[in-house]
Amino acid sequence: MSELLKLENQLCHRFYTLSNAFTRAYRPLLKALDITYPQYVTLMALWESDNITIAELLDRTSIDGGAMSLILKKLEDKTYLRVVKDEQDKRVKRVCLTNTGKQKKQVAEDVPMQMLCKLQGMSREESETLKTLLDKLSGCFSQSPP
Amino acid sequence: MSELLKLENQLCHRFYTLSNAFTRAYRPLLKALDITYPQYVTLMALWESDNITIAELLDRTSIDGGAMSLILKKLEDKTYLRVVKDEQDKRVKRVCLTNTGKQKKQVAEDVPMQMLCKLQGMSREESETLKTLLDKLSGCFSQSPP
DNA sequence: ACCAATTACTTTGCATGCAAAATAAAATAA
DNA sequence: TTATTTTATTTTGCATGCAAAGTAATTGGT
Repeated sequence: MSELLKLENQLCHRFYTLSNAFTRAYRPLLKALDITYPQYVTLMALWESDNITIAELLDRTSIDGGAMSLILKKLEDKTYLRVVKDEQDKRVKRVCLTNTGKQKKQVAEDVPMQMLCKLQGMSREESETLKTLLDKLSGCFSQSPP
Repeated sequence: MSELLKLENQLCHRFYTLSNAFTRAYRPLLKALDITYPQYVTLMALWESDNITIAELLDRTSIDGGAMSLILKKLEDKTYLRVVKDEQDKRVKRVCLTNTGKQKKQVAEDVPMQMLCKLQGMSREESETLKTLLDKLSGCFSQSPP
């Protein structure tokens, strides 16, 4: 049995498992906001910089374009944001938080700390090392897309 | 602006991004096998130990039960495996690789190395450190599921 | 100015991930 | 033994992720 094919030796499977675990762990925390994890990511991007292009939003969140179309519709239905056509370039659409959407940020402020509580056992140091290695790994992918 | 809410400070977003990046990176490598990434994970588990229960398969792969039902149907349609009822306990079903499925392992042997090539830039040491930290993080989740 | 690329988004079709409900069969309790 | 509970799997409904096709508007080249 080649070691390389064993599931326990796969880096990818750890990411698969952990990414799903994060999504599940966020669900109860995001219930108060009535949003899903990708919607949360979208709002985080907007709370940082509002009134941005959909293309910018895609770039910052790494969410799929097709998925983003639906996500924006849902967040618009919840009146958290509005999508408006750009006057200069009519191909472009801009995403703007509503007052409701801006206010939700107050509620969201608590979410990161709640998540950190779930991750007791990881020291801040380990967490930083992990982030550094993850960013390095990301670099590998962005250098060889095909 | 609270630092904790910034997207770049989120561990979760890195996992979200990287997990998707892995899935995309595997797609071309798995094309020769005509399978998706979750189907690949399922087969890896079976190549390690065949003729196991669906429950065991779920446990080892961490794939969702509902999704696994569909995955097994598709892999059965491709004649890579068969799902048979257990005689002792009729609730249980066992998954068995066909000869075709067993032979596909030869083709799959090349996949891990091809993926490693895409990850040039990560030293083996960094990779091991990363795995260790990821496993520790997994432990955090398994200790506080609710 | 005119037509061919390019750009910004949306839509479509397929494959999960997830929670919850539904089934069927075995194990337990009364 | 019969009724209740637990276990193993499937089904259902909703929300993405992804590739590819489709639209509309802008740019570029000639």
